[in-house]
Amino acid sequence: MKNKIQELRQEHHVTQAELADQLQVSRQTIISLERGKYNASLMLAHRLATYFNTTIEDIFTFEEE
Amino acid sequence: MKNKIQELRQEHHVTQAELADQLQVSRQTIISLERGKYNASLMLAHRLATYFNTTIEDIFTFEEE
DNA sequence: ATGTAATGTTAAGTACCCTTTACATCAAAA
DNA sequence: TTTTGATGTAAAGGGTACTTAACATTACAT
Repeated sequence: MKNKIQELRQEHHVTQAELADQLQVSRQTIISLERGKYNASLMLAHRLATYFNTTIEDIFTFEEE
Repeated sequence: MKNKIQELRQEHHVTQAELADQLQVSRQTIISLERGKYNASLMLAHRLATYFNTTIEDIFTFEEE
């Protein structure tokens, strides 16, 4: 599973720390998601979609395992 | 977080065991999701959406904590 | 050259997703 | 009444999402 978090974050001109604050998660969580260390929970995926004003399906691509 | 899994499953006329097989999870997982014991992972949410031919946002409602 | 902001790594701990196994309940069919 | 299918509960274990903390790297400003 891949995601566009870094891309979307940079388009929105926010730092990892700012995004983490907005989503109420740790900065480490944002780093790990952007670097593909693990997948977001459904709840966090939803908060990301809301923050970036898009859909979960747009942020995440589920193709490969 | 709520979900429409049971509702969608019944509309599709499949048992919990059949749905579990189709999604490659245990029957226990389907039961727990339907009964609200915990939330699906993002990957499972995606498989559910694909199976029911809809979107993650349609199956899950994120309103309340 | 030094300081600062942004990003990154590693590690240890907690909570939750999902599994397997075993058993209980209920309705409908035999 | 007994059997069967569908649904449910409980518990123990593995893997993963997320946390906090401490420290490293890079780039840019002073």
